[in-house]
Amino acid sequence: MRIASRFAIAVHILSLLGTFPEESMTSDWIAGSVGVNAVIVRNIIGMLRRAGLVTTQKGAAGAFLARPLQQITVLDVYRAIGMEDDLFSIHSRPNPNCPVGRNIQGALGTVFTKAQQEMEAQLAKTTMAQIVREIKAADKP
Amino acid sequence: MRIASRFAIAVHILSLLGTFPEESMTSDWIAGSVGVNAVIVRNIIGMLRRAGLVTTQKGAAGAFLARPLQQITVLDVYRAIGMEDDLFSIHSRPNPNCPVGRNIQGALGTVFTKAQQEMEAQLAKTTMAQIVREIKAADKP
DNA sequence: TAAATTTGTAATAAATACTATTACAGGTTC
DNA sequence: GAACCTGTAATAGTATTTATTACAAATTTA
Repeated sequence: MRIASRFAIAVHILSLLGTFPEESMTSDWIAGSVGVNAVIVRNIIGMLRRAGLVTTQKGAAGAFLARPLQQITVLDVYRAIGMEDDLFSIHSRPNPNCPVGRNIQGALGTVFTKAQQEMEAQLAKTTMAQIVREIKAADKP
Repeated sequence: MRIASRFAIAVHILSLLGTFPEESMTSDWIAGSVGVNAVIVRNIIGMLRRAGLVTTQKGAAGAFLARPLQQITVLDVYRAIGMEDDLFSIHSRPNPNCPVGRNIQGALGTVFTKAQQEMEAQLAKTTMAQIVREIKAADKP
């Protein structure tokens, strides 16, 4: 999918849950803030739930943080959303009769894996609490 | 675009140029090895040319490395292909009436920028020569 | 307890983005 | 000058995303 979209929506949702902890927001309400369809919000909340980041109850309004935002890193979100594979996945089917064609995927995989590890290590350094802090700071002036 | 596709094709093309330096390959020939349309090959070669990685001459067959593969990093390719913006670009238009909605893009940008810098630093450590070496090694057994 | 809400999914439709193809001008080679 | 090639634009065909509709199952509320 448009790579950052699911991810951004997920961060947005978690930020809302952290910013208004006592409110019980419906997926409709959240959808209004995020600017997407409520079903998409429910789908993404489902991913966050399966990753153990939020809890919900079928039929009961609202989603709730499973643990405080200080204990949720951006990497946790990234993984919850299942973005990992997508980033550098190669979809072309090179010609197997060409020595370059039949081996290039493996060679690229080596570099990409390392690059991705570096990136993820960086994402692990930021918590959702910091994101929310930055959002609030940006909204002051 | 399917994120890795352009990138993979570009690496593939450069690998071919490095592997068969004396041959003058037409875009048709390259297209055969890569498994995509010749026009796409020409387009990507155009990007590599504008980035100063290869040289071509209109009407004359073949593309040639502007400098040896040891002096071309994977990051050079990544940038030539103009992938930088795409990776984490946010396309949604969050609700500006919500404090989270109107500030989230900036906050995400901060994290993403750092993550991307780490990733790019890693990509800069690998040269195209190493890629080709790995391709050849993989083809031996 | 019946009506109104809400979540969780699936299925379908609409919108976008990607890749391939066609076409052709301008240049080269033989 | 005939055949071939690059560089680009325009168009068409696919595939992928996003939105919408629909509805069962659970919960709340009146």
